[in-house]
Amino acid sequence: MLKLSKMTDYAAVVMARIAREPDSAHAAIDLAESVQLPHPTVSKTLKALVRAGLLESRRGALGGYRLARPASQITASDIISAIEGPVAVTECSHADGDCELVNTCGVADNWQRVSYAISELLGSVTLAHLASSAPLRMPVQLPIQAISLYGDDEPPPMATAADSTGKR
Amino acid sequence: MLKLSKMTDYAAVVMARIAREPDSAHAAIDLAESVQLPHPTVSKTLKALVRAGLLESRRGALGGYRLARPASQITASDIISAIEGPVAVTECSHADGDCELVNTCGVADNWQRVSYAISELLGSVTLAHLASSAPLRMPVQLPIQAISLYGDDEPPPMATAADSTGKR
DNA sequence: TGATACAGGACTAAAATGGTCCCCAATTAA
DNA sequence: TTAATTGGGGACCATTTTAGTCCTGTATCA
Repeated sequence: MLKLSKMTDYAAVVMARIAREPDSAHAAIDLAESVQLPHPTVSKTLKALVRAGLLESRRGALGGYRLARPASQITASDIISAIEGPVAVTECSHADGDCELVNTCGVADNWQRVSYAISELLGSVTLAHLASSAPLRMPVQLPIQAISLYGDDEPPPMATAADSTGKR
Repeated sequence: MLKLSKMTDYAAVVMARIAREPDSAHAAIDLAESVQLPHPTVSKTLKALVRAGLLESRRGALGGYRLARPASQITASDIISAIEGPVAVTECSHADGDCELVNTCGVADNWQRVSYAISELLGSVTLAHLASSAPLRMPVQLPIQAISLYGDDEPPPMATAADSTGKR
């Protein structure tokens, strides 16, 4: 399924809820109410988002949560990372690859690139996009083209980006 | 993490192994040996790949597994779907969305589009790419641009020829 | 001072995952 | 025909992950 966990899903929903009313603090219980999820669960999610630096919290009466930065500067990738850790498709996709099968595996490099592409894609979707009711129309093509999946060491040949669509 | 399961990982590795020698049948036990994984586990994975139509099997002496179609016509998405079911980021990303929170959720539409974009990306990476030791150099930009995330009802402005290389 | 609201973490139940094993069916070669 | 080989289909179990609850503490404000 390549599915996000429910908690991440909740996180996105709650973040979007806050993003739609960014100027007031939102108490966990109110958020839970408005997204129709149990309070403790929402609360747990919110704490994780604070720890990740996506939300700011304030205790006490009149306290609550608000965005730590504008919704346009929070990405889907941020939200996912906050709950599930860094976006990586395979065990060896992230930095400290301690997979002892690298030699017999034979696909590690390319999976890493795919992982990177997905990560970039998710990084190009902002909370502002998610929260908006309009269909996404963001420039996803940019980061993806930018990747174009050459080795990190081997810089992309400058011409390709501009020339015709046909590529091998 | 948005991580693939280990089984999917194994599937990719084994498929790549077969793809590098597409003209002979590969017995499960030999594959297990060559990728350094336990035989029963590899075997289980292979069965799933056969069920998904990505591999063909033959029993008996001289039997084994081989690709059901050329490696260039098998995508990462195919492999993932074979093991984990359809690629979908959220519960409601796939067709029969039976999520009763759609109303309060507010992000369903856009998640679906993101999911679709990822799915297209994975669909543009073929087994031939994965198995090759060369860095990916595939035309990822095409499908992603093609998405550009308009509503499904609202057709993309121009259906670009997404078939310069083999695609299914 | 008391009510409100977040922080942190322990804890549990349920589900998914990874992995093994067994017996059966098909195919080939002797 | 028989024996050896090889996949097919499940049942099964152990472990981990996930989701969710609850409790106690601490900061803030009226």
